Amino acid sequence: MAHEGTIAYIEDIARHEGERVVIRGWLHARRSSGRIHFLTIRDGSGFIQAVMSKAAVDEPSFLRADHLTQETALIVSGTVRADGRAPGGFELDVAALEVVGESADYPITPKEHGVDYLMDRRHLWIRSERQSAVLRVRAEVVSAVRAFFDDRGFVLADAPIFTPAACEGTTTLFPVRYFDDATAYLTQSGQLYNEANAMALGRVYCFGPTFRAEKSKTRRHLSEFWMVEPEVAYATLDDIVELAEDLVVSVVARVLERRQPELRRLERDTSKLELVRKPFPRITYDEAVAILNGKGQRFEWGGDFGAPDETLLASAFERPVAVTHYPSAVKAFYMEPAPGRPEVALCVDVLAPEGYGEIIGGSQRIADYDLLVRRIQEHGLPPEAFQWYLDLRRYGSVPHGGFGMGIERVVAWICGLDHLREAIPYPRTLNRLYP
RNA sequence: UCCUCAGUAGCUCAAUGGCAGAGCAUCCGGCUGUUAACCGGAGGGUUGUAGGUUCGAGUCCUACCUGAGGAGCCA
Repeated sequence: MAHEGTIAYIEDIARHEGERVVIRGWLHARRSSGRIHFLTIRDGSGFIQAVMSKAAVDEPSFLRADHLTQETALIVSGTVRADGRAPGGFELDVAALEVVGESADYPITPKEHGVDYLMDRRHLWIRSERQSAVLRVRAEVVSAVRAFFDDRGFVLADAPIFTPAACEGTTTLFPVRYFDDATAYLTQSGQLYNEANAMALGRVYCFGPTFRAEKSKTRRHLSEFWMVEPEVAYATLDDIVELAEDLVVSVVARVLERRQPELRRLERDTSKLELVRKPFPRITYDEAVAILNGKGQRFEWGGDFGAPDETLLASAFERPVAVTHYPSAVKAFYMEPAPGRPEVALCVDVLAPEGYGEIIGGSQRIADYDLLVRRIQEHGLPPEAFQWYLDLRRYGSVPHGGFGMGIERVVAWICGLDHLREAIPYPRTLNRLYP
């Protein structure tokens, strides 16, 4: 049974209406009705229903199709036909079918499965309609982030993964043996190196995996996650907030423009995403505390917001909200104090709507040498580890700032996921290191 | 680290302390438009582990193991 036609991908199928095409993929699902088989084929770019009627193919092919199992690799060829009954608008009338690879007892059936079961089979789960849609959105988010910075004159200057000590000192680090008798730590942020890079290159960003050994067990945490971190020389807090705003708007717009089929498959209410435009509401920490207390959430000035506080705060707005000027005491050691009000920092958190919480955290950095030394001491950090960082304040120090945006949180928000583990191909969590 | 919940067929789940069950998946048969198709039939069990209470434990008690959600911390 020879194949005729041009090799096509399902996402481009509309361009081939009426033509004879060859699709190379896998069997996603099969339904049968005596003299007609319905085969849902996936090829990585999309899903399409292939219709095989008994009259159109030879007898052995028809019988064979009735016994194809889920995820059998196959090549089908036939004619593309527009059909209002098909979810994608098109179907394929099969003329020839060839099995490339068998698949016996595929473990993920079209019925329900538990989280642990699916996570143990993550390498197969990503073949599903929903998971593959999320990963395609993720790729678009990453692409949009890179395009945003590249188009604005930012230089990609990556930070190391192996680091000699804590960047912020507070969170737990993953130690790894570094050659014979040294200990390195997996990075939890590229920021300090980013600051050095900004002094060299002006506007920079780094983008890579970061690691946190926090024993968090929630839907908002991973022990390995991807973060993009811009850093800008001569930037003030206002510049940083505006940059964060522009980035989020740009990423959401790009996904809306290019990933509608995926968002539909995820049943995402895109009207909420359409609202993500400039300007975002900006409030100070003081105002945020007042909002919380006004909503009946008793919150005392001075603490950091918990997840329920963030959700309640964000629910007061339909766009992402930028919260600035947190108490210095709950923030990192390198944040610049506000002029005339040193108990608060020139920092910003951007909270996503719909309960997704903090997606961005950033600040203006301390430019003054003496103040930075004092802060390092106050936080009990080892001064010798920060000598290179202090050099940045010894040699031509300038005001500067930046932020970090967690990619998985952004993907989870845009896709409407209820857990970060679906926003990355192979999530690493407290209890998950396989596959 | 703490709090709460859950482990029964390949999967998702039932089962007043009293015969171990259903749906799906698999296999066989039927059906010309199915969308988690449908209809009929068959096979499929060391109830997470170790003890204990009881005439009798999937069910009650103790310890442990595994997982989930949340807190703290963070993106």
